[in-house]
Amino acid sequence: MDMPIRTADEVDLDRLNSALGFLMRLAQLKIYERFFEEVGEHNLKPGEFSVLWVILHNPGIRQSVLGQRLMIKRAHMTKLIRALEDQNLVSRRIPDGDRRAVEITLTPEAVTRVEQASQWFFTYEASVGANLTADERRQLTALLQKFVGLD
Amino acid sequence: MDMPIRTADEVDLDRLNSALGFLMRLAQLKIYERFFEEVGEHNLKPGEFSVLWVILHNPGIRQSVLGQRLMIKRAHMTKLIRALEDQNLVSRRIPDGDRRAVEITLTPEAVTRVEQASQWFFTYEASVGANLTADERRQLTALLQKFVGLD
DNA sequence: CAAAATTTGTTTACAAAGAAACAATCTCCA
DNA sequence: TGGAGATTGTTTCTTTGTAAACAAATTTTG
Repeated sequence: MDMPIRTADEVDLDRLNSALGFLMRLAQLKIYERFFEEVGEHNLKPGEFSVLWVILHNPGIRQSVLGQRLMIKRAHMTKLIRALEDQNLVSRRIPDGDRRAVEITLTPEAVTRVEQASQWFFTYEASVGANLTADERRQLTALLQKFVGLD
Repeated sequence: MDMPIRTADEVDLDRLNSALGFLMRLAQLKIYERFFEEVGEHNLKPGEFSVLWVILHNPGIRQSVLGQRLMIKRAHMTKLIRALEDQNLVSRRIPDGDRRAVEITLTPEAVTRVEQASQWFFTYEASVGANLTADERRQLTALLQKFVGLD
């Protein structure tokens, strides 16, 4: 007597299917996966893009603040910024007021790159909730904003 | 003339603050972070728990199907399962029908562990949307389920 | 049926991200 | 003032996850 589960949608998740952490992880992976199918290797990865985007809109932002806002740990931020510096996309400046800190700015080159990239980034973003109605999408966005405290 | 951004909530995210991928990432990190504050090092990590939970409810499930459902890549799944096997939590069986496949079952020991762990896991899960109203929480759950195709 | 293509899992090499320890600087207050 | 404690960033080590090449078994198809 053998009746094995053959496909993913036959799997019984029991209560797990309403666990927010679980759903959120699936949702994020799904977005990320589709991103590479659709956008491909479009030179800027989503993570890099958002870092550069935030620097563009907050020139001279400090590494620590950037990390807090994007929830990137300091150790990791150091590496990201160095990688961007190596590609000549950002420049670092030690402010006079506080010589521990580092203020980040985009190079002119990066400004162009980010502005271009923002076109396909937000185009993709707009397509993300395609299996939801426009209204559901708005609701979801609003709820997530409240959830993470961005409202 | 210097007016630097000092705190994370002064940061201008522009359109990024309604990008679903971005919000989803923040949300997931926030959940994960709080998880370790509240639950601490409660021997089973969220990832391990969900794998074991799904095996509990689908005994003899195949590695590939498990991976598809939890969106874990095959290469990674191999390592996870081996780690669980080393802890004597799961056993692997090659079915007669298809000798490429591996069917996974919990050891009796693991059944107890998972049932215990499920108590604190779902207790924590229930506390996750605490800054939302009960109704908002329900909506969010439903929208996410639809989003990931679990409805 | 036999060769080609696909599926399943493993291995190896690598990338992304976090933890802990550290150094430099700054803040606060006794 | 000056020393204790906090902040900021870096380094090193480890964990977590992915990518690509592979082997074995199965399915497809000519």
